[in-house]
Amino acid sequence: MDEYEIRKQKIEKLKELKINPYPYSFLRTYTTKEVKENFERLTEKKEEVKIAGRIYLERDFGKTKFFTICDGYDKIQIYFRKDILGEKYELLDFFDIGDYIGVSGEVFKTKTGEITILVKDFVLLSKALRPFGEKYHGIKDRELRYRQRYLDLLNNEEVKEVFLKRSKIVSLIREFLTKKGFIEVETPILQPLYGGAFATPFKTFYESLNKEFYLRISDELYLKRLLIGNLEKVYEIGKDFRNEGISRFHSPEFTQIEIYQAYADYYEMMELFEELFLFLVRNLYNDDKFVYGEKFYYGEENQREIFLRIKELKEKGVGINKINIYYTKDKEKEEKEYLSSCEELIKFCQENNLSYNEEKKGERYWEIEFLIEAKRPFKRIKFTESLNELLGFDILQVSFDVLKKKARELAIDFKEEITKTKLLDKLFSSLIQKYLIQPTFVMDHPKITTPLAKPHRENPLLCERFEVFIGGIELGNAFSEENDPERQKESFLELLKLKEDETPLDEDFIYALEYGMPPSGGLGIGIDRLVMILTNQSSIREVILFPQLKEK
RNA sequence: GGGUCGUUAGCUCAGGCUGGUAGAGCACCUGAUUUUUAAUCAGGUGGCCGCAGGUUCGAGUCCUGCACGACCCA
Repeated sequence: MDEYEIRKQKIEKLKELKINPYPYSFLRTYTTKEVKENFERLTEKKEEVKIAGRIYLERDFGKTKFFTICDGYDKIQIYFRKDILGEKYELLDFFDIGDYIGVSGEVFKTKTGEITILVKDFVLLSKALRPFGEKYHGIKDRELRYRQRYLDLLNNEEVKEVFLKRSKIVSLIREFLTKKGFIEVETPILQPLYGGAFATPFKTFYESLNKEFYLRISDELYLKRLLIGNLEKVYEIGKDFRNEGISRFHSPEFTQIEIYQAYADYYEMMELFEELFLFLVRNLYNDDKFVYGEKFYYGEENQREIFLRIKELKEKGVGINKINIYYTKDKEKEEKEYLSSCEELIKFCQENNLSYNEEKKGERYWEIEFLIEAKRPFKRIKFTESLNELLGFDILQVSFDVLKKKARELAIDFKEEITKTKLLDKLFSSLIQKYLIQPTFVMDHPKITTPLAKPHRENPLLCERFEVFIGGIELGNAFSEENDPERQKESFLELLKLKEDETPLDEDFIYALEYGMPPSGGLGIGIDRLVMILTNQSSIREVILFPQLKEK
């Protein structure tokens, strides 16, 4: 008989004893954390406390038992004695790891110094039919962790920390913007036309309107309609949907914040971002800097990549804090093959004057650790100038064919039917982006790439746009927003003509612009990626509670 | 879409190169144990070795295809 059946039988027996395995509530007087924090006071007065939680560990000594129970805040040890509980003690046989239990009793310290509750009475709060994991190794299988995130949260403290931090980041953003006088708004997720970005939308059907609708790819066009309505400082945090590939950095369903401010230009949005980022870092780390690392998981290809990556970072003068080497076991017991490649890496570090650190952790991987500084002002570089410098010609002057030829010379892979915008983007990401570890604004993109931005006030071939990069990841995108209705319409039409993009023309948006939109700055930030950077996670799935996976 | 790696007990993993009765720790069950804490000690249960096909007297192991996942690339 398996564990599931055994537990089911226990429920039947409890029912026979007129004990409800799923009662309605329990009035606790303290959380586990509060008990620990108020230990002195609680023991002095011998106050009886009531706490609740899930059974994590059991240690049985015949006439006494120790359980470790865990609530949403911390864990605590509870102590049962037969001489105190009498006949009721036998009921503990029906309890299993994973069950929720409520207890009342006195707080004391065991001779090993652990804060413990001496149980005077207890009640079953909810019976679990399945065990939730393994007490030492937890659960590691990524697929299991993502599909059954609740198990991940129960077993892996660090995972819980990441999501608590995510929640904190979002509320800090709200706090920051509220203080600055921004108001939070909500705009349609289901839209009759999509726009505001280049992306393939998800389609759906709106029955009562009898029309095909799209899930938004961006909030931009609606938020700008609010600027037209004289709401001067608005922002929206919400899900956007792009029906495109899934990768370490891309989730088709992702969270974005878009912020719009009337009478501002992109310079002001840069300052806003700097201020916001510094605010987040200080509140999360009590410091202006924090650690972020590139991870290289154990495997032949990855092993070689780290050497190349370190070399190229050094060539570009990117500061490396240190190299971390993680073992799954004590070093002596670690797999020989892995150990010898670690030795190789250590030797490489010594030769290259890099400090390194060896540590036992759940997984085998290497990490290039950076110290990211939220120091203002962030570095600012120009998109075109920095590319021109590396390519040896002016990307604005040169023909598309010459650009393609150069890209091939640089061994950049692309399909023949690529658009100029996408090729430029590709050149940028493979030549420049991966070295932008410290916070950097990349400014002034070619006008053609960005129809929703105003042309640059000094060079009409460029536009007033910036993207912000941290840890080599694109976190945000901002413009001095186009508010000339005629020019806006022309930019859209030209893109359609050049087949750079197939986003349908939003006549209603142009019509709205004709009523007059104030000069404005707009800024979009990918929340998932921001959380990745601030929690040192290398995959977007690690910061999304329930990432979509294929059905099994 | 392409490449590399992975999928063995509820969980964490050995075994695989070199084919010959399916392994360990934790969890679970039985017993001992009144301050343990990854409790301990003694005994026990538990497997479609991801799925399908092939090679072979014989496949967890070798070969092919597929599914799911991870990483890299597009």
